[in-house]
Amino acid sequence: MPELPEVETTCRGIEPFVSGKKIASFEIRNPGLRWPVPVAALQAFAGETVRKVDRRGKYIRITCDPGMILVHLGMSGSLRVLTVPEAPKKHDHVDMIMEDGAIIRFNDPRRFGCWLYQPSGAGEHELLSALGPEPLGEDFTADYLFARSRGRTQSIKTFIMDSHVVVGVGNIYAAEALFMAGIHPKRAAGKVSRERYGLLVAAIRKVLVAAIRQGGTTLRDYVNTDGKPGYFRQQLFVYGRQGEACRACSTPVKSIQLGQRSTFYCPACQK
DNA sequence: AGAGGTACCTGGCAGC
DNA sequence: TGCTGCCAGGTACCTC
Repeated sequence: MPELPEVETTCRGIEPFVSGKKIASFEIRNPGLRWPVPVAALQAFAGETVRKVDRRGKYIRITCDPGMILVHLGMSGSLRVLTVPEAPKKHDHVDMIMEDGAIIRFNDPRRFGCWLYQPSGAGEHELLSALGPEPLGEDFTADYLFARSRGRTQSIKTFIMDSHVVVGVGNIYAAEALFMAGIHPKRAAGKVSRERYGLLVAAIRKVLVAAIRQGGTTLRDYVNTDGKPGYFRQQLFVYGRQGEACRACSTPVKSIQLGQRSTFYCPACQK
């Protein structure tokens, strides 16, 4: 489900209801997420004021004085803001309840998401410290990708989806960016020229910015914090379009497996 | 070090 | 209808 645009949209959606506000309590109905939810540590945030809400890669960071709460949406997670209480539904595993009554509700059918906590002064959480640069940041450049990829035999697609190389490029937007840059997804990362990495960096930025503007891509049941879907889907060029005509040249879009993930590309436009 | 596969989990859908 | 198998937006961790 959520790729970076969805996480960014979620972050912006909860920010006004959380930032500068006090946490009242947590209601944890199912602590069995990817890692066990640290129930006691989260409950200890009761009465704390949220100083900042932002994200690093696809991890949402909720910062208070004693520490930071980290939320990952996994494949199927979402956060909704409730200003009027609502009976919890299936897979509504965690509620963060604010003192003014707003509820940040975490729903995650597949439970690949997580709620974690990192105390202040303990340094950066180890899940964050090894992450690559932000794709929309100034460290993400053609020179960086070119240098980082030399000698690498893995496909360019799995390379750009590796969060240690660059964060936030998931399966949908990897396919779209490679199409936009005209690069075949199976091409070895170490054999892509500096010039083509320039095209790829621009394409990744462009597709992510456009998707953020549209509120993300909804394939099945993804909803933003207001419960509405994202609208980027109409603009996909290759993802999920196998057999359909390429929007640029009408050649049928192909689908292959790469690193256990479906990949879509135009055999004419991408070399 | 790098590459590839495995694991976590539920739900939706196609095919029978 | 109901069963079975396959697929799904992520990523840490394991082995080779």
